[in-house]
Amino acid sequence: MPQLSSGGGDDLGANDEMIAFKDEGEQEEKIQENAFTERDLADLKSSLVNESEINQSPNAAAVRRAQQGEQRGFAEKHREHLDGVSKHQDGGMYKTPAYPGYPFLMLPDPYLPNSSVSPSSNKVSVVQQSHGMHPLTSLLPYSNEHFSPSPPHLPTDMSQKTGVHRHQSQDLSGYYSLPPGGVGQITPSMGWFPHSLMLGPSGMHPTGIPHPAIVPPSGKQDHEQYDRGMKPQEVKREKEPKKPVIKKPLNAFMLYMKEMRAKVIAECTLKESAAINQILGRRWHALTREEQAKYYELARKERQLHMQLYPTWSARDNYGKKKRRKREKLQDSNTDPGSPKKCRARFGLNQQTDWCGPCRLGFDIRKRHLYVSLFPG
DNA sequence: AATCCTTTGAAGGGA
DNA sequence: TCCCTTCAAAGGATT
Repeated sequence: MPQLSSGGGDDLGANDEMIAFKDEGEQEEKIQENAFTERDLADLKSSLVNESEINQSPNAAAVRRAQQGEQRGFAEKHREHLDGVSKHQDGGMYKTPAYPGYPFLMLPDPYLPNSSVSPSSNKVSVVQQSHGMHPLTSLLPYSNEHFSPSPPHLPTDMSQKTGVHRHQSQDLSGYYSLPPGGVGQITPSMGWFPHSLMLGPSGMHPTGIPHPAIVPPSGKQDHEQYDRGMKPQEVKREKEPKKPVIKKPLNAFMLYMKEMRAKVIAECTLKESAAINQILGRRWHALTREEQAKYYELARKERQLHMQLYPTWSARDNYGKKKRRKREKLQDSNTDPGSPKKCRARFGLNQQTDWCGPCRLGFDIRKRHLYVSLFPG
């Protein structure tokens, strides 16, 4: 198992080793020698996912604790910070030239055959932006159709018919101070902004403003009906639409996930979203304050916009929308998993489908745990 | 077909 | 105020 060999010739002789993601700092931890042999697998499963804090060297652990100490209060501090920032530069984040061309560049045409704006292609084919670009550039396909003026690829009357773009833009410009012609720059990024709603008539705000936060209860089906070429009125006649659902605005981490998912998928052989999300969670913690701040700020603006558009909406409104089975997990997490050898054989972590070489991460599909170079090769 | 899994953050409600 | 629960996205796996 080549990915298990220690890097840099520093053979620690460890059975398991936490390897830093390439975008993580040098503070990334290393697991102590023979750590695995001293712990039961169940403990390891959870601890490894938790950044292997227990296994760090004392110095690394101290650094990590300090960082976490900072992070713990960061949410609150950051909120204060952002409030302060916004007082000074309300909307300034989007005015700054730090993201040249944002958001009008890289707009895929959803109506072209090769457009990346499609339910499937969007997930994987997002082109990773350069460092100089806005971190949420990849999210633009979700947003600009709604907030930019009439898309150049569309006939003018089409834009007018939908009444989406211009109206929305005008509406939004009152909420955020916008640079001239920069309507899209306050683009919310899309949690409650699924592009599947672009064609949906149900995304209609009570004010008459269509908005993607309003999701048909069975949005997938509706979308498929449109794909079959049915006119919205026919759809409406065939199936009386239920009360549309206004989705929650995405928080900072959700925005980060939305942007980075494609990158992680491209780098890893892992496919399960649960595993990807674990990796993204680790990377999120590895971000600097400044990097996270961009997402917190965007999330704040999303909430602000959401609140403006749906003042009576409550997160409680969507409670119960997802029917959950009674959870039974973690029942066997404390049971003896056996030796590493047995465990590896049991879970077959060498299989290509659940082992990521570049990240040196294994994903136990059955247990749905993320492993980090657990076993010797 | 519906739900689970997994992550973090926001929000709501009860104690 | 604190704690707990739910939802937001994603898509393969599971029920």
